[in-house]
Amino acid sequence: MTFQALMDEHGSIEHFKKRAHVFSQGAKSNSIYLVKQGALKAYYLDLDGKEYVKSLLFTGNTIASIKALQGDVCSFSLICLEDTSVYKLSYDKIKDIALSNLSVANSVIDLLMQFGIKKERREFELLTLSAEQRYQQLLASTPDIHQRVTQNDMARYLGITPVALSRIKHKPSIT
Amino acid sequence: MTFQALMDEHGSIEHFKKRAHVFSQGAKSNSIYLVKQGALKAYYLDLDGKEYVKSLLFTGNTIASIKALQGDVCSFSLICLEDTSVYKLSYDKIKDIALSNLSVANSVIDLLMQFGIKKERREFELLTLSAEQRYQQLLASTPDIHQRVTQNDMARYLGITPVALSRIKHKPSIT
DNA sequence: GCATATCGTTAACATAGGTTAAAAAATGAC
DNA sequence: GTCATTTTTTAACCTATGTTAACGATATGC
Repeated sequence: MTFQALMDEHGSIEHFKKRAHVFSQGAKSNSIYLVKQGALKAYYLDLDGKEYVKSLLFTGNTIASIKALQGDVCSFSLICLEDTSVYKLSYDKIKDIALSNLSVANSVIDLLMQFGIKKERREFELLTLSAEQRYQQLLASTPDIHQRVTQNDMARYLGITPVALSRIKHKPSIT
Repeated sequence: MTFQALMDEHGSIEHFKKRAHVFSQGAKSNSIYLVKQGALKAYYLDLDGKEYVKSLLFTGNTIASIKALQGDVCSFSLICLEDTSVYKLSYDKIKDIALSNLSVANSVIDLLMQFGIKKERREFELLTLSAEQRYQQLLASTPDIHQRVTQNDMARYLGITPVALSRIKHKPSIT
């Protein structure tokens, strides 16, 4: 069973307007979300109010605060960059179903593996690539990114300031 | 069932000398390892031969190349920094057991959640903290790190050069 | 449609970290 | 213990990115 099928069968659908929060840093939220349509930004705010973009999410992407799934509070906030629809399913319910349904249990394991691969790629990029290389990767993986995400959010996703991203974009290329 | 219990019951134990590789980037390896005793370094080599340290591992830590578990080749190498003993268990075997044993299936899910939390912390640190802050965090989380890992390896784990780490260490503090 | 806030660009300057190289210190092999 | 190797430190210089600020271009709210 795919995660999409699991959502179709057991999840609910929620609609959010642009700029609406799906959940907020510091709050509880034990659901897993699958983006049906739209764009979202997962971000941290530090003590000084500085923002860091953890992920940018589009149709088909899955997200949850893994710490919140385990009873802690969300370590980040999730906000819509466009009018957005998501499938929502509580982790408790998934575990319930998994207890009696091997196919669902395997789909949870599969989902977690996919999550792990994604995190590992992000870790790899942050550890080994320059900001410019990360920008190229982002463009390659999401060609319409400029149409959907502001440069501010893109820069904070790349781990640099908007000013630095503007410089990289306009850098005279030696190609 | 804890992962440790799973290893005790179904895993094997392997011993490695300091500097021995447990597995190598580009090779196949579909096992999960739990460190019984010792210290290891997981690292990437890029095309220029430059090294990046993905993780430093000690007693009780778990590691596998998640991509290799799914049939791909290892995206990194694992080498011993001390004489080391590990528990080893193939992911295929774990899945087999999980099929008929709910408790094991849940322990796999638990393990993957722990893995996710760890990756999320690392991502957070790389995205939001300065090299100096990451060094402080590392010292706090592993106080005996200097006794067990060279500054070279520590620096490459932090995402900076050994020269930069030496500077940070000896920086006149304004405390 | 106007007023306002946000966004992207540019410039000047500050700082963290990279690079290279050389010497000092520590470690390991015999 | 001595010699060779590896690790750490230090210095000089370079580059990428941060910071602040100003300005024009867009987008948004009313």
